[in-house]
Amino acid sequence: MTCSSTGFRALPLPIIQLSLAAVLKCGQSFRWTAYPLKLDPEDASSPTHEYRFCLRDRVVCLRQTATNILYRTVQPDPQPNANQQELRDAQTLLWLKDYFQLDVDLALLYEEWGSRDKVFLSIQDRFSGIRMLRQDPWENLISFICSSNNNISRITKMVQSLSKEYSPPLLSLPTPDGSGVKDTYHPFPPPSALAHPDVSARLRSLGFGYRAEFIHRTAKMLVETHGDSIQPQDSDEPSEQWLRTLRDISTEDARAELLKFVGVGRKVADCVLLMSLDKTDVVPVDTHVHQIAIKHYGMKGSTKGKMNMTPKLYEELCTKFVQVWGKYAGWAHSVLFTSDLKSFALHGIPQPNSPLSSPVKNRKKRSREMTDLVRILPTPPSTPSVSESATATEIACNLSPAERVKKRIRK
DNA sequence: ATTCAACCTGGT
DNA sequence: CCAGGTTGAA
Repeated sequence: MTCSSTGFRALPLPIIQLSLAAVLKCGQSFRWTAYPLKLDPEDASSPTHEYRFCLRDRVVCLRQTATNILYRTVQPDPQPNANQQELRDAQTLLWLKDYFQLDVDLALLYEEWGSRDKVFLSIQDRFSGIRMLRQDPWENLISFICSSNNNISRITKMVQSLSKEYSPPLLSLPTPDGSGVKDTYHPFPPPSALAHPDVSARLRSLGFGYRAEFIHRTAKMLVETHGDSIQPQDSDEPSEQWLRTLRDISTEDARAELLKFVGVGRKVADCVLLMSLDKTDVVPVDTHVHQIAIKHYGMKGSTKGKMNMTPKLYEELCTKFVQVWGKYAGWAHSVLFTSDLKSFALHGIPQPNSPLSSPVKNRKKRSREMTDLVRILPTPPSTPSVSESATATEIACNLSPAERVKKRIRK
């Protein structure tokens, strides 16, 4: 069934299985654009946003209702006939099932994690539908090389900027708000485009900082090892295909291959393993995850100051999380990570409490993009007003207000 | 084998 | 000083 007026098709899917608003903006992929929609007052479950993503040959547009994913395919050439459009949508549907890994039952996993872990149990209802995307390894690798010592907002700008600079525009499309403004969409550039000699200097001038060399040298390594372009203009380059083959080898072997690239350490390698190479139990440990482990999972360390992430400690944390969450530990980690993301918090969920709540002025600053989700999400009855400076995971631990404050003191 | 400063840039 | 770190040299 297709809605003839909008061109969207419907894929039945409970919201519990996938929350686009969370998943597309929680720092897995950095190339989705979200457009706010005019809400239909007649229909309480009308989509709040449209999300768009540019693939090699098409732009995929998504919306979500309580019961469906609505999807639409746009390709460059004008006026496809009904049959062509049907074929394209069928292809897009296959892509969607693969990209969102819809054969994995997320509800079942949440159940499992909740039964194993009290901390998870306490946040799962407010952060449902967070699943791992199955991304293209090449794009994912470069994106996470950009992520080192960086924040999500700037990573997003850098990845957009990469696409705009190094791959030609695929097509332009009016934004869904009816303003008449058009956006232009670029696919992610292939390795050969970033292996070109002057890329490094150009990226520097675009504000990539020291990551510019990493990106260029990684692209160059790939192209030199596996070749740049085969005959068909339209398909993947050999190095992209080779990266995909890492899905078929062991986690350890795949990680060893990834670590050969410049700008790729353990953490970035693990992100690629988890997010695009099907290694579901890999937990990328960053300072953020480290702090969560200390505060809520009894790992040693101090919440004050900055602690070095040694390889040994990294392993200990991985082991701990796999022990707690099991075979899909990496997926569970993503839920916890998202629950503490500030950038995620502003997503149009109505504030239950008055914004005039003054007291927060002297709040000890917390590192990173975290915030007090409890303030704007429905607050559980057990945790009243103190919640105004507690993160979701803090609430989870049932700490007293005093304890929370205590644990937050730094320096 | 371990520890540690330096690294680009932008935001608090 | 910190951001979803990595590198190369003590």
